[in-house]
Amino acid sequence: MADRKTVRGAPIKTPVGGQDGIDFSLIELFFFAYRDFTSDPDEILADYGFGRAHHRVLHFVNRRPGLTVAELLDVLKITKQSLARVLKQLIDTDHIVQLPGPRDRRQRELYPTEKGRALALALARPQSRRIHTALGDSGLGNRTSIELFLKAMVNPELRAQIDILPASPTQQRSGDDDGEH
Amino acid sequence: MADRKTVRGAPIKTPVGGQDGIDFSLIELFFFAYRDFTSDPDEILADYGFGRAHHRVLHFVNRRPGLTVAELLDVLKITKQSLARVLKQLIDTDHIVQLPGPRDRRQRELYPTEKGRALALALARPQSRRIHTALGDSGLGNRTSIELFLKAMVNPELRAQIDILPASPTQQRSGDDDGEH
DNA sequence: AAAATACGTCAATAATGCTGACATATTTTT
DNA sequence: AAAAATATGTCAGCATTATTGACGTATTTT
Repeated sequence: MADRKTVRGAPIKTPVGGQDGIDFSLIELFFFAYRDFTSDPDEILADYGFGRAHHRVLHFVNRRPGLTVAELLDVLKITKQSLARVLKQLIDTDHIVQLPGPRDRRQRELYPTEKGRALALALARPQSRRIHTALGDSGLGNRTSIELFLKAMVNPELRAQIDILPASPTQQRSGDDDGEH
Repeated sequence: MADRKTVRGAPIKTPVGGQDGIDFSLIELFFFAYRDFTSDPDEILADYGFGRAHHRVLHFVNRRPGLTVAELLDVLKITKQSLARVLKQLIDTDHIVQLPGPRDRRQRELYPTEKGRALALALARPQSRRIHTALGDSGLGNRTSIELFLKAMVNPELRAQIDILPASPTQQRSGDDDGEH
């Protein structure tokens, strides 16, 4: 027997780096960045007894008022049972209202209330600030490059869906007017 | 009556955009990008009966072989109870081994095995490819801008932690001896 | 010897996802 | 008009990943 159990358990002591042509550095930066990116709204949501799932629903209902349940499921890529709980809570707490579809009355069009709009804005504010501060700090300046990059990160099939969404605040800010830095 | 219940449930039909100075577009692009970014390894992990939590542990153990349980908890920002299960599975399946700390024998230094190293590389490969394809497609070219941006997205307190990690693939670092030997 | 530390583990709970099954209202097809 | 398909809601059960609290054990520090 050259080996009993194929050299079971031999510890490797060298760190992985770029030797293998794999960019571990950016991979983990993306992980850290996303984690902190979501931490701001998470804190606010906790005050309402809501979670990240509520945020996503609230976000897309505010982005595309009047979307149907089926459309929302398609965007979020979750099942209707998963959506049911969070949507019900958002409706019960008067953040979202349902209206029967005008053409097809089986459908439920989802709209934010003023309360829902306000919460969506409150949740998005720190995220937007974080992004734009990071753009400034990193010297990327305007949002164009990042928009292209992030869009390129998305699976091609999904990009169409994204393009449906309302226009970007393209460059209504030339010099980052929120004077945060 | 000006309002019975503060205009309860009045549906808002206008989409949120940049009017409020908030960049909803980039916020949701970040969401979509991260979702697809994690979907590649998720598929591979499913074959092993593993989840995203296993991936993260495997990643950091490969990045910093010999880190202790406490250090891993600190990086991941989870509790030891959360870690326990996934770590146990990774050890039982011979992806990770534990060695008693040389100075302090209470500590467990975590190392990847060859198997664990191979899996970490397999998981990272599609992610690295996605990132670099996106960099090319978006015209950002080299990874420098994105690295700066993502690092700027991370909470300042955490950036120190990140800098400990091994070098990036493009330029091997000059100084920064991995003095741990 | 006592206290603190590093780690493991048991138990209970929560948030978010899943599948399957079935009900109800409405629209489309036959 | 009857049957089939569709959009949604809901019940029931389950998995994963996280949480907190409590306790045990080995080891180091005081």
